[in-house]
Amino acid sequence: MPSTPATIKDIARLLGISVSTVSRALKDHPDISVDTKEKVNETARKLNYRPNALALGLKSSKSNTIGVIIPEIVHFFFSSVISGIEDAAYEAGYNVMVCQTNEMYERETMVAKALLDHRVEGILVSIAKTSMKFDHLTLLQDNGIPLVFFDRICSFIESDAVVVDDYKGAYMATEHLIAVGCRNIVHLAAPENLLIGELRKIGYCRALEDHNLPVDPYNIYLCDTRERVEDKITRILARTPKPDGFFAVNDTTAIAVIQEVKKAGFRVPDDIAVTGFGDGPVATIISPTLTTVEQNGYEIGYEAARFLLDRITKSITNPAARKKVFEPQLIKRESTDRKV
Amino acid sequence: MPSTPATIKDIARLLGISVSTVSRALKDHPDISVDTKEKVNETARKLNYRPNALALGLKSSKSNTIGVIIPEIVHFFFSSVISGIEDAAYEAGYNVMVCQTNEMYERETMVAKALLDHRVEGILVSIAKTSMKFDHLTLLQDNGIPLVFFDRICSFIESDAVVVDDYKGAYMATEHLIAVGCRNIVHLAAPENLLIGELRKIGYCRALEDHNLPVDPYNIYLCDTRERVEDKITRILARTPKPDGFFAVNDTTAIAVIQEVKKAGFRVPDDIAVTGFGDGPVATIISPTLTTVEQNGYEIGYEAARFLLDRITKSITNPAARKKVFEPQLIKRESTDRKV
DNA sequence: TTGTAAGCGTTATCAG
DNA sequence: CTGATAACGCTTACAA
Repeated sequence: MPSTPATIKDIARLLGISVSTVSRALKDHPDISVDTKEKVNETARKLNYRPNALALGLKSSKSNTIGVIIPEIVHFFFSSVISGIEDAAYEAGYNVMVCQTNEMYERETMVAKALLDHRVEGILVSIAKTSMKFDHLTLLQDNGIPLVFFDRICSFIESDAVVVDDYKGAYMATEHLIAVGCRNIVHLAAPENLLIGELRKIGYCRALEDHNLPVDPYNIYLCDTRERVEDKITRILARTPKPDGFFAVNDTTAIAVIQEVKKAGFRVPDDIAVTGFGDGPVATIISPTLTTVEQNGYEIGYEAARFLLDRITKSITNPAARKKVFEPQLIKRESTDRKV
Repeated sequence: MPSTPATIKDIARLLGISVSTVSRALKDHPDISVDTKEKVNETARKLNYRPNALALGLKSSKSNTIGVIIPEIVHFFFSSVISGIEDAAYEAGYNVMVCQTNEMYERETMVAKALLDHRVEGILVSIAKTSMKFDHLTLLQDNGIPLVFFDRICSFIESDAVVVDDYKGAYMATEHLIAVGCRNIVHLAAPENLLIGELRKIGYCRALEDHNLPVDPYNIYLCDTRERVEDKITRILARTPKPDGFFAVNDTTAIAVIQEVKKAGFRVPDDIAVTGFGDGPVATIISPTLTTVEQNGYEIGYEAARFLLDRITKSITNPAARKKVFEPQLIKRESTDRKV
């Protein structure tokens, strides 16, 4: 019962043979006699021998690990993404190192370096809300580490990316509000430095324009968390004309709106209809259930990891950045279910 | 713009000095002249030098990484735990390797080995529902890797553990149901091989006994997911006497019950009161809001990581297993809010 | 103050 | 068929 893992040396010593023979036997090299192989494998099993991934990585410059940089794991979307990433990595025999930034630029730079230190073979990134500089990411690329962005992509860096069509999803959500009769639709937006925030806002604006509704900048609020909703809702509902629809940039925000709107004495969807973005499990728990855009976290994660693994294993050598855009789907539920 | 990370060799060559000098200069060794140090640090910066963690790990047998084995990341509780773990690890300068088992024993054994291969310095574990054998975990211990269990602990292995007091939480939840007038309380339980399932069941039973209510084994169902609730609820509600209270082993199940019970035409809490376990964000989104036991995922993760790091850094040499039991708190909400 | 060399665990090259 | 040996990047006696 060793308190430290066995090495090929241990096996070699025990058998009175050389480490190179052990090494070869272990990987079924044709040169080695069946007899030796059997003996080696047996003692290996007996000692619970497991190859040291650090030594392998050092030797081959391949750590067999990919990194993930993610804002916050405690969101359904992001944890779904991680699930997808893990499954893809697992299938390919890769390990995953997950790092949260907690939406902090400073922490994002730190984990990027930590991942570099560990010589991960590639990194999947969704940038923090507060990230405006990206040297830490180009640093990775300069060190030969391929990057794949997902969801929160960085437009300043040329790299693979996997996203849902945010523009289109927002357009659909807004158009649907118009279709059920909303004429004064508020958009609760994410920061503009996030491309997804920008794109969803544009989708919202375009849908209004295409339906000959005015785009009122005062109807657009930077408001992407429950706290901000609680902070601003009274002011928003006090406006004239009163809003009759909300397109929120994510489900959390949409749900906070529903709760606050109900609390304020309005009916959802009859007085005010609401759409969100993401389709997390909460969407069917809130009452009324939430109309929202499906975001396919698992698939995004899986595909992003596939992109990365393709680059790593060089099965794709084309240096041009690839982009996968998932077709969004609007899931219609009660929060917009009213007769026109 | 190198496509491969710089090494101390590169620095040494560039400066015409030896690698050992570089190594020492980089770590501010007193023997090295200020002049050399400056030169070394400058070129290190210029080359974006970062120490190779694999080489360091190999040399020192310290990977600076801890592992996490977790059933499914897409649950609020588990992702909160990971957040706590990451923060603690981050503070201590450690990296985290997260592995999901998707509740599968086979995958649990695989990731345990992968973590061993990577020579993580310790592992935090919450076992899968289907795990009945634990050789893969004792294997880790035999290799000198300290284990800390959290939430889903394994009673067959002597090791540190961090949990919430499941027995007490269940007792409180059940007693509260009794207090608001329930007399025929159903328990939706987790598998008994999970200690948490067992303990919560016992807490439920004991609360009934202490209040002179009969413990009817037919009132206990193995039912810990939404799907199972949907599958069984009709049969359960058809029993006579009709259940007037549910204590569900987790929030997801509790919420499914509320939704199904309402769908069946009963009022919650007036006809049927419901309590859950976990206090995830869904608890305040469902209507009526859910009375549930707070589970403190973040704190559990943080403390578990602290336990592990204490062992790793040998600041604790006491071999005896330590156990931290969080005091549960019952969060009373609408789903049990009725006058007696 | 700096350099040389050994070693962490493994594999590959080159000799037997 | 098997065994030395060097090398991966780094640290650390031991020399100089």
